[in-house]
Amino acid sequence: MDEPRQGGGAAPKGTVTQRAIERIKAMIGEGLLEPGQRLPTERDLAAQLGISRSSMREAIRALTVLGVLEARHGSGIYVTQLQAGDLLETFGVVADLSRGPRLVELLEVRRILESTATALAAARITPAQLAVVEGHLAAMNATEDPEEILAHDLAFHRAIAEAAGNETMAAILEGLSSRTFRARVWRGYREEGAFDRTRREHAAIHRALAAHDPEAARAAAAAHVGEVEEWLRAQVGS
Amino acid sequence: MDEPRQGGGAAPKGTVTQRAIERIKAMIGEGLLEPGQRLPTERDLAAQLGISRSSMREAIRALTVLGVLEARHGSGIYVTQLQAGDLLETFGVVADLSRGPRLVELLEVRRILESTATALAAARITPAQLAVVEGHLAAMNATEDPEEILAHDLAFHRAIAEAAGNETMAAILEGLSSRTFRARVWRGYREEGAFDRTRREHAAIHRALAAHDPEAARAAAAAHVGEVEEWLRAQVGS
DNA sequence: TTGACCCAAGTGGTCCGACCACATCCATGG
DNA sequence: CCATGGATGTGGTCGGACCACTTGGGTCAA
Repeated sequence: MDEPRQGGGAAPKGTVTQRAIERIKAMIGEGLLEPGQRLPTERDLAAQLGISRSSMREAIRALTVLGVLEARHGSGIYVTQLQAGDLLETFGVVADLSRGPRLVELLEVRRILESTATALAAARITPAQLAVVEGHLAAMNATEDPEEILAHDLAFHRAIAEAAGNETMAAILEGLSSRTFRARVWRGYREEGAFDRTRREHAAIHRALAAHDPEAARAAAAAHVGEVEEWLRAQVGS
Repeated sequence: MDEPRQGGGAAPKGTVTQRAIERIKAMIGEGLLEPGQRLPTERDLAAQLGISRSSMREAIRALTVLGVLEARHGSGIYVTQLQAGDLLETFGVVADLSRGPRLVELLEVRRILESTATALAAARITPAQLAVVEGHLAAMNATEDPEEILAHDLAFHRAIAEAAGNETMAAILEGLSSRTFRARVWRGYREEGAFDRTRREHAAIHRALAAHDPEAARAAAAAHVGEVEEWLRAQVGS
């Protein structure tokens, strides 16, 4: 045994960068680092853990893309609010990089969550929130620009998910419906005249929300997502 | 030579590292990089994008923690299989870092997915898969070691999720039930004698699976997760 | 011939030092 | 009192050096 580390007891596993990542995550997990709090400088952190600034920077960059930390040029490094949106942003990457069968599976997950979220929204939605939903619905029907339609479509579902009262679920659904993901589906989808059907489905969802009818809302949402799901399933088969 | 950017038209947005990350993600998204394929060396990649090796390393590290790339010391950098498990590993971080109300929301999402997954499993499960589930159930009841119980509990639900036939959902559920997450819940939970109840709930789930009764399975799973959910909700309130 | 062994080249991992770009704070001066 | 400008500190980028590990081919003995 050449005892490469002094008696501290910490086993030297993996790369130093990986260890640094775990250390910082642990600090946050144990409450030593509060959301929004500012961390020591890269140089100080590196010195504290006995590693080089380069390695520490890689660790910080990794935690940055995970939505745990936020680096502000010239100011410092801060812990994010650790909101659902911060951490689940990476969920969009999954959707962007998924192909074939995996895409269908992803859509199946979305169908399950979206239908439940819509049902919850039907029970809880306030008049103000309903007005927002109606706004996006109207805007979506008032234009022919695909880009704009997509944006309002996304916002439409986002507003419903928020009305369900579960921020985490809303964030996951947003990631599942990332721009690229939706754009890919829309391409070549409108050609089959499914454009009007989408419009009708959205109207059905809105009707159920206005009537505060959870069961109808669940069915309408499930049908809406299921429609795309079936089409995609057929595409994958060919 | 000044010539900040030649006419290519690409706007220099954000940090060079961030751009490198996007570039590599785009290459994979467009199919230029296949799963399992080996990338050029860090030095070559850096040269291709006209950035330093340090910056390129940060980009690679970021994509590594996201489960998109895999670096093998002395061998090279490879694209992962991009399986659901690879990409959704980061989901565990969310569970580990969530606190209070967010934890309840997370558990609510799990309840929705787990109940649906269990229902699907009841309809599709094969005798062989059922045997695996029973194995973990028996092992769980045969020991008193919390560590071992937790492992088999996790495997129990994992096996059910796999039987549902949706790898993506199984991966998400696994992330939602990350080690730390479950351990935190168990601590101080057994004290209220809820230990036997968990055993009974698991038995109910198994019964529904064996009977191929989706509705019963859904109810049993929802009740199982909901039990923990309610307890946690009460804890947060205090 | 065949097999085990060893070494050299290539690759990721780590460290260092320098400089740049930007944000912030404070002394200065109106 | 407020606006201004510079000094300071911070993250961002760069280049080079060396270390640790893998890989493959060549050597040498059986």
